[in-house]
Amino acid sequence: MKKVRVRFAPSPTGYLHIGGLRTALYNYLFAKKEGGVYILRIEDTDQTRYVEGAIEALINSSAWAGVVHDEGPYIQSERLPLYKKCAEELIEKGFAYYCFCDKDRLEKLRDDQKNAGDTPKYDGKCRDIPLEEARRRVAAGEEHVVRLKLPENRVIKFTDLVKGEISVNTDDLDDQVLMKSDGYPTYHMAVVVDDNDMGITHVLRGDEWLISTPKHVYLYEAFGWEQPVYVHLPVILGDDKKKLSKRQGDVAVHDFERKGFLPEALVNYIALVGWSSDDGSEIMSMQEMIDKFSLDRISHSGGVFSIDKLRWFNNHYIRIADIERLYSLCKPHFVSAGFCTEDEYESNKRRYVLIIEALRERLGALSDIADFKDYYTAESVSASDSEAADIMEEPGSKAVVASLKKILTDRVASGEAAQISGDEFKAVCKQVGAETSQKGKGLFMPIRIAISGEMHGPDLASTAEILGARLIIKRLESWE
RNA sequence: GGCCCCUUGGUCAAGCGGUUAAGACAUCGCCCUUUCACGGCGGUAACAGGAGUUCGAUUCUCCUAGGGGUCACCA
Repeated sequence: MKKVRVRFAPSPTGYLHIGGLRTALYNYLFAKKEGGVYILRIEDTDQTRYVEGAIEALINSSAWAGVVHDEGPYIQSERLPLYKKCAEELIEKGFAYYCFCDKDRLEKLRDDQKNAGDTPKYDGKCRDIPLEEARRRVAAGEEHVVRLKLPENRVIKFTDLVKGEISVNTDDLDDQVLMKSDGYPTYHMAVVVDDNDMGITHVLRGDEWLISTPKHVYLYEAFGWEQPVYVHLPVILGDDKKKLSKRQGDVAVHDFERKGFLPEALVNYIALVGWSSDDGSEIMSMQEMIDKFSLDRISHSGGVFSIDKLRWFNNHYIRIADIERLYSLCKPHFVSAGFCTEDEYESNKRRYVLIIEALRERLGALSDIADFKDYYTAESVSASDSEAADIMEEPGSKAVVASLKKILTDRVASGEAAQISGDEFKAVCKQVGAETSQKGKGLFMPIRIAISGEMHGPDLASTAEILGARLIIKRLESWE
């Protein structure tokens, strides 16, 4: 059995997005599972679409997600001589031909065909120009491209590992341009030349390539090369069931990083849109996914990307994350939410660690921290809804608030520290309960609302420890 | 429009001729908890439709419908 070699081959036209990450991930998982090699190749054959810094962004996002290539990156624009040589070989063998049609003619041709209700297709004008003549014109500097010379009415078959056997008639295909007039290869030319040259054994790529695979298969035949195993991955869809795109919100991997999604959560979740393990596991580390990965469990149909489920995974990983790691990851979120400056964050480490500990069980993303800004920093509070307001109107509640305020005020007045520990606060609550004969919800709900204005929120004892007695008293006063 | 692919609950999905049709997210309810959560238990909810093949179809075949992809000197 030949050693597995796979590749992820993005074009540097922007940032790595969710769909690209999953394609990369599946390639990576498969390579690791099979003890093979995962290669990164940059398909930059369209000079007009190149985006500065895109290659670095692609690599950084992948690395963040834990998908690291073993070989490469290979850059296609640095391999032009190879494609040129291969194109000439094709022409020599009669599998391709020079075409001198200009873009205006082709455009008009397409329009006419469309208007006539036909499928746009090259009409073969240059197909039969004698090679000698064509070469003369090329030598004379005439602008040209190289086109694939597809045989007529031939059925090309190939087997896709997830879609099964696919067959397409060459009459439904076009004489695809292989080499552009600027000397760069098109995707179709570059993929097969490179996949062959790099010894790629399995091609795992997006669904959108399924239709053009027959052309690639034909090229392998023309060159006399052994074709790889094809695996076309189902698309990732947005909520509207359309292909996931910018329109539906963030799709760049970097956006998820910025919002406070942990890489292990994103990777774990994304692996499950389009693939499932045979034992039904959902929470999996990268290593577990590698161990369980198999191509025959890839879905046939597209899947909707569910931000809710991603948040659930993320919450799981936030809960089990090391606190030091969270402390450092949460910094930008506290700062941008207006909790503190960077310096304050560093010098009040204990305070922020306490907040993180209290919040980690309810965060779907680290950026949710912003939702708790008022909870932890407001000077005064008021009932967040009518239900809370009603509870505060009850006599029992008023007694609880009064008692709590007195105990806390006395405590501060007697010279005790305004700092109050969670255990001390619990003791205070117990005392309030004894003085007012309230217990359970009747005791804690008024306290909770009086302190935060809300009926739901983080644990009270830790909240009190974070706020301190003075701020609590201040908030209690806002109910008078 | 031509060609190709896809179709199990709201979502991800298991299932690969005979099952009470898994599980997860979401949702609802109960229990636990002197608060909020966590957690535990349970509920609602699906084989797109129609013909076949078969003793028997979610599973195999065909048709219809719906969805997606693709028809560039873009990948």
